[in-house]
Amino acid sequence: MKVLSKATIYGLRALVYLASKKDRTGYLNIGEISEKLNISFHFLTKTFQTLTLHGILESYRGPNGGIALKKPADQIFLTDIVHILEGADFFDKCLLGLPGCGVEAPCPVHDFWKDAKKSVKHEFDITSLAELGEKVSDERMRLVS
Amino acid sequence: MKVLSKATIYGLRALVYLASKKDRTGYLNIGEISEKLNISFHFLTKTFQTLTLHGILESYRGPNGGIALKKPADQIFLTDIVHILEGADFFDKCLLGLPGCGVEAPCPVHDFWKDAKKSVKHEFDITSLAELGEKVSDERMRLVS
DNA sequence: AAGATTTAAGAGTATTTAGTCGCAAAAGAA
DNA sequence: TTCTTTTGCGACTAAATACTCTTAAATCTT
Repeated sequence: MKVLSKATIYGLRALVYLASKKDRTGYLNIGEISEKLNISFHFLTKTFQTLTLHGILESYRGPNGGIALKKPADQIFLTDIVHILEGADFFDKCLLGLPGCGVEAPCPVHDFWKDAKKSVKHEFDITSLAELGEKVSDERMRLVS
Repeated sequence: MKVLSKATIYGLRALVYLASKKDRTGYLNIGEISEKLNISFHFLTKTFQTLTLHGILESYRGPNGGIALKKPADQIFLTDIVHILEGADFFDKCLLGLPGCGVEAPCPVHDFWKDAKKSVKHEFDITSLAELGEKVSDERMRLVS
C-alpha cells in the first residue's frame, strides 16, 4: 500500500531524524543526514528546500551551516509535512480518481473510503515529529543506522 | 491521497460497472465498457486479462463475446482485486518503505501507521462488488455516465 | 470456407516520478 | 581578498507508470 512519494518519505525520515537530535543545537549538515539515512544528497536537498520555503525548516549556508527545525518538534505534525510535499488536497481525493466525485455525487466507493481515510487522516493529524523522534531515540529502529 | 495505480482504479471501476449490470446475462463487450467508462480500450483489456487469469472474470472471444464475472458479485471483495492488481503484499508494506521494517524492528511511524492501515484493510476486506454495484444502480454517480 | 467480431499478447511511445550533476550564491576562515 | 564549506537551483538522465498500436487467435455468421 503505497501512499507517499519518495520525496515525502525521505523528507519524513530526515525530519524524524532531526527531531531525534533535539539535544544538538545549531544547524545539521545535509550531507551528514543524507549519509546517515542513505538518501541521495541532491534529492534530499531539494526536498529540504521545499520544507524551508514552507516554514518547516530554516537553513544556513557556509561552514557549520545546514538545516534546523524552525518550530519545536511537538508543533509539527505529519499532516503539515504531507500537505507541503504531496499537495494540499492530499486527503481530499477520490479513491477511484473520479473528477466529479464529491459530497453531492459520490462514487460507489466514496462512503466506505471516506471512513477509512478519515482514520488515516486522524493519525496524521495527531502525530508530531517529537513523538516519532522519541521512538527513534528509543533505539527501536535502524533509521539512524 | 493516492493509494491505487490507474490499472487498479480502472479495473475496479469496470468491475463495479459489471456488478451493477447483474440483470444482463451473457458477456459484456470490453469496447462498450471502455466507452461508457471513458477508459482506454487497450489499457482496460490488459487489466481484464489479468483479472481473467486470476479467476475474477471469464472471457469469451468472437461476436457477442466479452467478459463476465466468474463468481457472484457478493463473493468478490476489494481485497481480492487489489491483491491481484497491486500485489499480494499490498497491505504489508512499511509506510516509509524501509526494507527491514517489521514487527521485530519497527520504524518510528510503524505503530501509528499499522492502526490506520488496519482500518483501511478492514474496509477492503468487507466491501464486495455487489455492495458497490448496488450503489451505482442507486443513481448516485456518473460512473456509468 | 471466407469474412467479421472480439479478446490475447506483445511491442512501442509518452508522461510522470525518481535520481544525478554541475555550478551559482551565501557565509566563514585564512 | 581568496579559498573552503555548504545550501540553492536549474538542467539533465534513468526508471517506472501510463497509454497506444499492431497483429494473432478464437469464435460466430453467412
